[in-house]
Amino acid sequence: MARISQIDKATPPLKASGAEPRSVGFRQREKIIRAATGVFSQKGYDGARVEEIAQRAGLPKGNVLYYYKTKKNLYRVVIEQVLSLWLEALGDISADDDPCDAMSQYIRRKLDLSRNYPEASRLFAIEVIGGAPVIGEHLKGRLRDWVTQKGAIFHSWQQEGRMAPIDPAHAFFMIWAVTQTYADFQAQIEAVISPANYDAEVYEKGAPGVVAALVRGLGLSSQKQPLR
Amino acid sequence: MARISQIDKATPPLKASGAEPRSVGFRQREKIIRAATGVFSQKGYDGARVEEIAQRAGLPKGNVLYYYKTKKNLYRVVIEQVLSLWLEALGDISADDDPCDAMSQYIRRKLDLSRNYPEASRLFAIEVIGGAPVIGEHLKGRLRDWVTQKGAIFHSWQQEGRMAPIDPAHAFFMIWAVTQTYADFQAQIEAVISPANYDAEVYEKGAPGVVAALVRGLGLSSQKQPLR
DNA sequence: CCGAAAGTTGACCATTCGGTCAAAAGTGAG
DNA sequence: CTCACTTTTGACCGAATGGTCAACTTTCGG
Repeated sequence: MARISQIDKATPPLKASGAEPRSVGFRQREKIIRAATGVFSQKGYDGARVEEIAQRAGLPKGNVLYYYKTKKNLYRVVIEQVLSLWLEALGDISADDDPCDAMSQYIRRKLDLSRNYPEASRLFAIEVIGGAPVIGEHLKGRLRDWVTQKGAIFHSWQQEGRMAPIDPAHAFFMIWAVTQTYADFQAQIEAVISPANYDAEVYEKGAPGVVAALVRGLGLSSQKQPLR
Repeated sequence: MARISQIDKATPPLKASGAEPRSVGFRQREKIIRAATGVFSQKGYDGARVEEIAQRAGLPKGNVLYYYKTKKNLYRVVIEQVLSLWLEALGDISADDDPCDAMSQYIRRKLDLSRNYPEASRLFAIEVIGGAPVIGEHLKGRLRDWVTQKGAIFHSWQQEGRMAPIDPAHAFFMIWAVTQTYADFQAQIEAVISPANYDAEVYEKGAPGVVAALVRGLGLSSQKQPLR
C-alpha cells in the first residue's frame, strides 16, 4: 500500500470522536499517537509497521487497531494533529508591529517548534516530500490563506521601505526552510559538527546568528526608510 | 524490512562493477536507476516496490533484480550516486574570490541543482530525515571535510569584515535549507502559490530575490570593511 | 557460424504485515 | 451483584512483496 486517499470512518469507540479525558482509552490513545508520530516520522507511512508502533506504545498490535481501525486512519490522525500544531503555534504578526521585532520573534518561535517537536517536523516533511497526499488540501486552504494574509502585511512594510522587496511567500519559504532544517536534517548537521549536545550547540549557540542573518536578509528594519 | 545496514556484494555481471558504456546492460542500468530514483524519492525505501520500479523502467521485475541483486543494493547505488552528484556539482569557493560573487554563484548553482534534479534532492532528504542510515558515514567524512575547509575561507572573510560573524557551518545549513526547499517542499509551495509553471514562476521569478536575501543575510560584501 | 556468456522472463516460494475475530477480562452504573 | 459496555489479547488469514530459479533468447568474439 502506497497511496493514501479515501476517508475512512472516524476513530471508533467512545461516543463522539474526541475521547473523554478520563476514560480508559484516553491514555492509550495518547500513547499510541506519540508512538506513531515517532515511527512514522522516521520510516514514513509505508516503512512504519503497526507492530512497531504497538510495541513502542507498550501494547499488542490488536489493541492499536482497536482504537484506530486502520493504519491509514492512524496516520491521518497523526499528521493532521501535526498540521494543527504548526498552524496554531505560528502566532500572529500584525501590520502595526515593528517588522524587525515581530519577525525575529516569529523566527524564534518557529525555531522552538523545531526544537521541541523535531519528530513532528520530520513527519510533516516526509508527507510534503511525498506530494502531500493527505494534507495537500489543507495546505491549499488554511495555509494558503494564512500566507496571503501575512503577505499583505509584508507588502505594506515594503511600501514603507522597512522590508526588502522580496516576494512575501518566498520570504516565508526561506524562514520555514531554515528553521525546519534544524529538525529535519539533524542527522546531517550532527554529521558535520559532531555536537556533544545538539540542543545546546545548535539551538542555543547557533540560533541567534541564524535569526540575525534571516532578519538582515529580509531587510527588516525598525525605522521607516526611503526605498533604496 | 526497514533498516538498511550491511553491505552486500557489488552490482553483479559485467566484470568490474562499472559497466561498459556500450554493453546491452548499460542502457538497462541507466533506465533502472532513473526509475528507481523517481520511485524511491517519492515513496521512501520501504514504500517503493521493486515491481513499480521495473514497470517504470519498462522491464519485468526479475530483470531489475538481475542487475541489482537486491532492493537494498539498488537503493544504495542510487543514493550514493545522488551524493556524488551533490558533492561534485558544488564547485569551488576560494579565499581569493570576491565573497559576494563567489557565494552568489554558489547559491545559484545549488538552486540549479534543485531545479534540475528535484527527485535527487527529495531522495537525499528522505534519507537524511530517516537518520541517514546509508550515507551517514559519507556525511561524517567527505561532507564534513568539505565544510571544514570552506569554513576556513569564511573565517578569513569574516576577519576582513567581508562577511557577517555567523558560524560558517550554519551559513551552509542555511543555504542548503533554502535552496533545497524549492525541490523538497515543492508540493507545499505549489499549494501556496498555485503557479502555472513551477520553474518559471519559482526559479526564474523568485530565485533572484532569494539569492539576494541570502547574500545580504550573510553580510557578504565586495569591499573590505571594518568590523561593525 | 558456433558456443559461451549475458540477458530475459514468468512462474513460484517464503515471509511479512495489515487487518479480523472470538473469547476472555475489566469496568461501572443502577 | 448484575448486566451491558468497553477493552485486551493472541491466534489466524489473505494479500502483497522481495527474491529465486530454470528455461529460454540474444549477443558477440573468434
